[in-house]
Amino acid sequence: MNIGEASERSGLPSKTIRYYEDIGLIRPERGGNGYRDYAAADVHKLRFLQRSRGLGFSVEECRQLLALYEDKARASADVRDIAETKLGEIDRKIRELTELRRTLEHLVHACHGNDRPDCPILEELSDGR
Amino acid sequence: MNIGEASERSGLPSKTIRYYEDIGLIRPERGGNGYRDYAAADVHKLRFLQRSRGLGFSVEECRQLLALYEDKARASADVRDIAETKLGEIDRKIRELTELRRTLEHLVHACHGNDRPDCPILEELSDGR
DNA sequence: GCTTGACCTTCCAGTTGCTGGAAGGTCGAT
DNA sequence: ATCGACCTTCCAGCAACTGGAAGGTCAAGC
Repeated sequence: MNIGEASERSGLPSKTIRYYEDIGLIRPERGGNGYRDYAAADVHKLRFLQRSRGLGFSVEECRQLLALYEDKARASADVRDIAETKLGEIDRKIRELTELRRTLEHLVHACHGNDRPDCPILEELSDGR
Repeated sequence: MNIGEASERSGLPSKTIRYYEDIGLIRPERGGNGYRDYAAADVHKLRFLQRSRGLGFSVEECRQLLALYEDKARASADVRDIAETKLGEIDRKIRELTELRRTLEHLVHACHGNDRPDCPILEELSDGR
């Protein structure tokens, strides 16, 4: 199948699919006309990539996961390690964002939001606390 | 003062300070030797940038905030609008990450993590639910 | 058989916000 | 004079695409 259909079936834009080929994540066949020709297994991989990217794995992590996925002799502990590391990162990100949210909300509440020029938000950004 | 001291005082790496000049956020004087010469007001702006970037504002948003900060006739409502929009974005990001966390944790718990080849994480990534 | 339009190809450039490094100038102290 | 720490510019690269230009291909309709 052509890239357009592979795109529809995998949920990835054609541009992204070509990019994934550029960086060596997939290698579709080519037809006599030079068009890429995707097999069902390719689409499967693309969906795999689409999901794991959506779960926040980096492209390099996806490459590892894909290799493990294709390696019949792999240990499931390897996969779990990657996922657990990612989990820690996500936790950290959530903590940081929550802290950020608190600060910003405090500022928004302190700001009367009228048309006078004094503004606690700018004062805080300017002075620090 | 030279860029090194401005860097120390603002908490921004010299590279970043030069970059901010490149994109027109600050314009320090130049000494006879070609060295950048930062006034106290410049450092003040750099600290402002350091803080607002740390609060998750994009460089373009920082540019707006800086303009508002320097505009004596601005309305504090303008600033509040920017901060409130940002707050909504942060909320959305936190929700997404929390959802992601739940999914990943579920997968990690389902994975026994031994050296047998079957792995629920890869199965899920591969099949979807 | 010719045109039209949708598809496909490659390649180059841009995005965001820096960061690293090379090659070279300057400064202050010894 | 020379050393090391600073400063300068410029060029390249990171992630992970995205957009666009220029051109080839294909199937349908007239």
